[in-house]
Amino acid sequence: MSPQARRSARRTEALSRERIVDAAIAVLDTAGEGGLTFRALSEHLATGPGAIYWHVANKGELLGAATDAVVAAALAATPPRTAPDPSPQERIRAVALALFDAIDAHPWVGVQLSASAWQVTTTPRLLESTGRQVRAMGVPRAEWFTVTSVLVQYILGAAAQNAANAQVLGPDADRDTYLDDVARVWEALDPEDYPFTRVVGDQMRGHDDREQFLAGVDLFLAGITARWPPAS
Amino acid sequence: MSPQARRSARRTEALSRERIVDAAIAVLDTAGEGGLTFRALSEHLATGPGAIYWHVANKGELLGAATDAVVAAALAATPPRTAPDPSPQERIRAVALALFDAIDAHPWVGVQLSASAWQVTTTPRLLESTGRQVRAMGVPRAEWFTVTSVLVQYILGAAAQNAANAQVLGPDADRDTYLDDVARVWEALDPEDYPFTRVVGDQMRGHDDREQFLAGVDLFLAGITARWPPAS
DNA sequence: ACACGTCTGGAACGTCGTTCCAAACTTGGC
DNA sequence: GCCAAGTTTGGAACGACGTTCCAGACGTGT
Repeated sequence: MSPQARRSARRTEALSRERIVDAAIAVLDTAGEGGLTFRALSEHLATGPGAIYWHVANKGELLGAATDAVVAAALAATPPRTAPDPSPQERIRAVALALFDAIDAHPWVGVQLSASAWQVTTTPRLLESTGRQVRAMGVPRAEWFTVTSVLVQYILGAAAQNAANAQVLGPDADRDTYLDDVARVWEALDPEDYPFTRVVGDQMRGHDDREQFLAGVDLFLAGITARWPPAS
Repeated sequence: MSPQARRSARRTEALSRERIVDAAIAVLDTAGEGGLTFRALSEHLATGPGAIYWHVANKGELLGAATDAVVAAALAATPPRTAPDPSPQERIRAVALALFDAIDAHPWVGVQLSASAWQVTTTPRLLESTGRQVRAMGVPRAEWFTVTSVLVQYILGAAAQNAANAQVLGPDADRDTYLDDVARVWEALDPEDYPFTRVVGDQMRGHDDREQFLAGVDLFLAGITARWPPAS
């Protein structure tokens, strides 16, 4: 019996940074943001907490690595449903939706991306994916950084807030009931101080988060084309 | 000597939810997000941790109350520098800047606002302040909720990310040096994979976060007027 | 076979959020 | 003006966390 085989008998496989990050993603997805513990992760990997620290510096680095893995996977999976020769706008919508869905599936990614500083590996990925389309839309070179940054900030911020909202009600709770409760609270506000919120409360009842997110992206794109009309 | 006076001798003043929230804001501002501890707060208030729990349910509620207090103060302080009869766009810019500056001064507010779910008290404040201007801009009634939500999401998301970025470098560190370091990393990326990010790295060097944030707001407003032109 | 660097994992430390409870204080009825 | 009931206080204690430490198991070159 080879040494590897004997070791495999002790534990399914050798520890590695990649295996740890994968396990961390699994724990985060099932137990939520607060569920990621070095003890829980140890159990998941059939080892002790100390062993993990040989491959990962601390919890922050682990969270960052997990976030980067999810973002990279989301951006790499090119949606096959786009047109054969998509416009820059269509491409931006596709990137935005890919991120939205990824954050919706892994809500802890949203917190990490919007709360922590821009990471060395993740930020260039996002900037590159959206920036190329900004460039293709005819935005003058001097504005590339500003426009792209703003777009990425909206995408991450809106997706993070949606994920946070979706998380307060468990997977079992009824979304319509929840929205109705909030709308009722809004409609009961003081008419003097909250005339707008009262009226708008009813519009919240049936709304779709994904559509609203896409509407925001479209509003942004409309602003870009209004400011820098295509030469055509 | 009255009982109140004797109590005042023991501790400067009686405990109350408001005093606790104020102390929490002070601790958060000086020690940062991780510095808010029930023990540190106890010391600040010259009491024990148990006493605080009589007025506040848990740490989350305390953070929410502190966030709401800061947002309410920011929105209540009407900026005096606006024109005598400001346009809806100017009003939105003022609200957005007030929130940006508040989050810049209290970075922990950004994390709280974008990471946690919309709070019962804070969200109506924000919706009302921006929604009235959206209505005044001539957006059709059916789109009020969507447009206002998107606008608020951008404002909160962008401000939170700026605050997070500003926090990684301490108050003493040099911002230009930091930006230069990041730009250098970007410019050293693989030309095959990151052509856009490499080019755009230099634009990051001198950029101003506040201006970039305002440019995003303006882009949004441009999108709104492009989609629903004013009847004039 | 032996020694050395790599990797493991259980024990232990300090700190956190939170709970508990005895004592101090306030209040209302006599 | 006093005493019982209720309110508020704050120190001690509990369990869980992130992290460190280190004795030993493992792999590898001589």
